[in-house]
Amino acid sequence: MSTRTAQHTYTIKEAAALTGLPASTLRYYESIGVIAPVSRGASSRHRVYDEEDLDQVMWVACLAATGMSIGDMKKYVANGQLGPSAAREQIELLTGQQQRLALEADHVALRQRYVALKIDFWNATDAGDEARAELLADKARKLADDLKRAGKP
Amino acid sequence: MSTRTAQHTYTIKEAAALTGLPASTLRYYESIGVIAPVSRGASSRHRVYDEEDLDQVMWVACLAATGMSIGDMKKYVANGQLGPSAAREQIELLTGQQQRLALEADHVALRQRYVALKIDFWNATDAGDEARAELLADKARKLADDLKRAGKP
DNA sequence: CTAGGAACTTCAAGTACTTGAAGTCAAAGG
DNA sequence: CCTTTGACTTCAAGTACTTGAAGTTCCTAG
Repeated sequence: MSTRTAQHTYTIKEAAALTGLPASTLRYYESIGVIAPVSRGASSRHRVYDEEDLDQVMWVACLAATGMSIGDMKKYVANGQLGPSAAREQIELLTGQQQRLALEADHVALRQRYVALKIDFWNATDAGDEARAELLADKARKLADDLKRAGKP
Repeated sequence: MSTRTAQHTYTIKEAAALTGLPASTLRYYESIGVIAPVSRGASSRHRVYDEEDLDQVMWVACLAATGMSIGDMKKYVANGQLGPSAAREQIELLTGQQQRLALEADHVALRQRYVALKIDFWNATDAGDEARAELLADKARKLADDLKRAGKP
C-alpha cells in the first residue's frame, strides 16, 4: 500500500499561521535558501506547502526562536539533511547557543534587580521619604559598581 | 531639578547593561536624536552618563520594549513627554518593564531547556543510542510547542 | 459569465539595528 | 618610560526582516 496518498496542502497564509512566522519571512527564508523551494500551483504561481514542507518550516521556526543567525540556521538545516554523521557540528552549534543563553539569563537578572530598585526609589520619592530614596539611589549605584567589577576576576 | 550633585557616572557599557539596550543602540539612538547628546569625558571623547541620563535612557528603553517605532519615540521626545517627570508615571512605566523582564526571563529559561535537550539528543545520536534519541526528539517537540506559544502574547 | 475583492506574486526600498575597520585614549605591567 | 591591552570613538557596510507598489490569480456572488 502506498503511503503517498493525497496529502493535505496549505497556502502560505496557513503555513504562516501554523508556524508563527509571517508570510513575508517565509518568502524571505525561501529566497535566501534557508528553506528549500516550495512547489507552486499548476496554473497559478502561488506557493503550495505539503506536510513535509510544513515540518521543515516548523523546524526552522524553532531555530529562529532560539535566536540563531541565518547563517547558522542554513548550516543546521544542511547538517540535518546530511543525517546523524554531522552530530559533532550540531553539538558545537548548540553549545554556542547555550552559552549565549546563559549570558542572556544573567543580564536579564541584573536588569530585574535594577528595575526593582528603581521602582522602590520612585515609591519612596512619591511618599516623600527622602532618606529611603537616597539609600536606594545609593544601592542602584553600587549595583552598577558590581557590574563594573564583575567583568574581572 | 534636584539640587543633589550628580556624584555617580556610568560608562556606555554600564548604561547598556542596566537598561538592556546594546551600547551600539545607545549610540544609534543618540545619533538620530531619540536621546539627547550625552556629555563626554574632559580628556577622552567617551560618553559619560549621569543619573539623569540613565533615567532618560531607561524611559526610552521602556518605550522601545513596548514596540514603539523610532519615529513615534522621537515625537514623544519632541513633545517634551520625556525627561524629568512625576514619580507615579515613572513607577507605571517601570512596572510595565518589570513585567516584560519577568516574561523575558521565563522565555530564556525555556529556550535553555530546549537547547539542552537538543544537545542531549545529538549526543545520544552520536553514541548510537537511537531509543534515547527518539525519546529526546519527542520531548523537544513538546517543548517547542511551549516555546512557540511563549513568543506571542 | 463576469465583476469585484481578497490573496497571491515579484521586486525595490525602507527600517532598525549590528558589525567591522581604523583610529584614539588611558591605566597596568615590565 | 614605554608598551601593551582593552574600552571607547566614528563611520560605512551588512543583516534580517518589513513594507509598498504594481501586477496576477482565486473565489464568490450577482
